[in-house]
Amino acid sequence: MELDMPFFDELEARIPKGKVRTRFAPSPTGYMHVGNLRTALYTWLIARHDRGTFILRIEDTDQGRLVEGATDVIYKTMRECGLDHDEGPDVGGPVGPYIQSQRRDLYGKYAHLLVKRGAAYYCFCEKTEEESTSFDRADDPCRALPAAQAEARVDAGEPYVIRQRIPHEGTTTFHDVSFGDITVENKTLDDQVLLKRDGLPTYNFANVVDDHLMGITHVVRGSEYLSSAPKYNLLYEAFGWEIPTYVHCSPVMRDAHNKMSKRHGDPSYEDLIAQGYLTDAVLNYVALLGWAPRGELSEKEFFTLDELVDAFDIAGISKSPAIFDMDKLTYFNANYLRAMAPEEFARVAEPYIRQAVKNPAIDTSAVAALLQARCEKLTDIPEKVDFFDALPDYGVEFFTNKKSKTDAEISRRMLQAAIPALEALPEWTAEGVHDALIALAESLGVKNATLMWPVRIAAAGKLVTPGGAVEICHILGREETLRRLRLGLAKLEA
RNA sequence: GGCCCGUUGGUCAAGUGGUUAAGACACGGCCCUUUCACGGCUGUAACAUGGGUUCGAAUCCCGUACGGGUCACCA
Repeated sequence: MELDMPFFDELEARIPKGKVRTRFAPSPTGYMHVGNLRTALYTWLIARHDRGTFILRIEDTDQGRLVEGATDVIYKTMRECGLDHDEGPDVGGPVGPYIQSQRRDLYGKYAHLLVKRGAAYYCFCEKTEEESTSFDRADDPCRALPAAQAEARVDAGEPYVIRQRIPHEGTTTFHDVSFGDITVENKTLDDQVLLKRDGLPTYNFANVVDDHLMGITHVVRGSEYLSSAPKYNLLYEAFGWEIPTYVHCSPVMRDAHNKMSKRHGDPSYEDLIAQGYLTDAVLNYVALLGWAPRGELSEKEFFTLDELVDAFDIAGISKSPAIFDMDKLTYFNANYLRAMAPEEFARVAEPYIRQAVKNPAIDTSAVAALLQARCEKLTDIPEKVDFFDALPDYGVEFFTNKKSKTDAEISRRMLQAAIPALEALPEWTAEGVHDALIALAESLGVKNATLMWPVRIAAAGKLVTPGGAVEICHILGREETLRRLRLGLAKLEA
């Protein structure tokens, strides 16, 4: 088997130098879980913070796990989140292709290069599952096979894998930005498969080759890969390549013991959006799960993406796992909702209001104005505004409220007075309703709440409503308001 | 089990040998108020543990405990 040296040289020549280059390299499973999103975010932030290049690469070397439409989920999520990539399958770039299955023969060539250099060997063993667990890798007979003999068997068409030849002696040290130097004894490392029987590379091998060939300077990945990092170093050394900066991130947990996972029913990015969360809020919260700004910014917690680009530094990444707290996400979401321009909030809230309020006479932007400070997520909306469409069947006990100093009897008097006052209003504006009721309360010699409470209860039929009596009456309109107040009065007189 | 990593309130976390050990969520109380919210104020609550090193350790070292990761021709 001859090595194609010009092939390697051409690939090497394409590698961009001198700028930070990071990559997000998901395997297309059709599901963007929160931990993945966070890794993508951090990776993107490292590149953007340094005005570097961000690359999207699809790792689909496992033929058994291909999922229809999975890459679309990735593109869509990245786009929605504003994590734009400079190079990738869809936009191309100098070191493509960016889909591993399209780089297939390249890995084989590099694996054979390693064999030639003695850092890897052909292995012809076929082991059952039980055998492979008890099999002592150090005793693999193929490891000691003379090169000529092994090559002869390969040439004869015998199936094989290529394994990394790990030294039995000595130690290997690698450096991680957040975990520091980690040293392991080589004898604890196994001769991992680099090239599978089907000719495709394993994840670990494809990663090393691609990260090098794509000029990746910072490798950001989950801490589950920490223990394979020494083997990476050995590979880089065998190739004579420069080792990138490793940034391992601890997992996002669902509780103290388990990672967030699809299997446990934990929400993906898409699920969170469907649950009424805003993309910006999710990103902001996720950024802070496992990273905190240092120094003066350490008390800041609301960040736009641009602010994150400025503030993000690798040193702030935490080593320990973080538990995903839905309550805190909800808090962030509520804040983002409140910070929106009223028109923008009205726009996003409209479909949720219309889920419950079909009556076209109801002004959804007026309803939205009441809702903006009162909902934590968009999905809270429908149940809060359903009374605008249909007056709920409520009991007279609703009219009793200690704080407002009302009971059924007082409420009856209040409604008796309020109905003619509102009937007499020349114009049905919020100000008009407000002024009339305030004036009425004063002339009756009661506190505002004593009058407002029964009006609100009669108008809405609910104890808790977004907005007060004035806003609700105004939105309902004169006719509907009076109809409801008379209905309330009738209840009290019965 | 071997190897590797981690451990500050219930949760997210600041902190890099000297602090009354920040801040946020959640929870409780108070204020505001036209219900509920929003907002403001306030309270409860933490350095896993035992040894060192040091005048002085949340911070440095060693052990222990507890958690997590990994040990695939999966990523």
